[in-house]
Amino acid sequence: MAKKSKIPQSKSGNYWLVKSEPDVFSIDDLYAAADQTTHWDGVRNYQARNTMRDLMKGGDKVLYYHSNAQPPSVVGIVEVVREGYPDHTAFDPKDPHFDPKSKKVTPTWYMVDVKFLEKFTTPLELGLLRTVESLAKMVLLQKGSRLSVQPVQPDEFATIVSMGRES
DNA sequence: GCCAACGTTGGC
DNA sequence: GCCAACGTTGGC
Repeated sequence: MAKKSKIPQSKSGNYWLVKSEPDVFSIDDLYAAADQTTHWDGVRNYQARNTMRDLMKGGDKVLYYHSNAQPPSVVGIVEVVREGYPDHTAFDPKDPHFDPKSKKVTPTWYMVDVKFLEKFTTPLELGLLRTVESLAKMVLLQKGSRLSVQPVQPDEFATIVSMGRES
């Protein structure tokens, strides 16, 4: 059983996690997308916005989490391929994420582009992650944590990738 | 389907 | 600036 030996590294040293409902856009949808890339649009939370606009850098590695799934799980890794730029879906009155207070000259909402990197051999269920002592401080596992774009510590990232590659 | 936790809005 | 009301997230 060949294991990939290297944990993907962010050039910036920063790691992240993004949530998506698989019924809306799963990691398989990303795998099947043109260039295996998508823009991470529709985020309407200021903290997540700030992360995408100011902090996520090209080459940053990002865990992909399926929320509102059965069971909710971390399912793979994606990579930032385009840094923060205005979320155009906020400008479109016909779009469900339309926000009239976001103007093209002074956009309120930003997004990044992410590209598929790897799908784990085993989805890492939330319940399992809660049993791992070294992950206890993960933002994802904090009570009431709803942030859809969130930081991950380098050691947490490495632990999760190693777990996800086990068969 | 329920509901706790959270973020935002808006009256005062 | 306070805070009640509301809408949303997301696990269970």
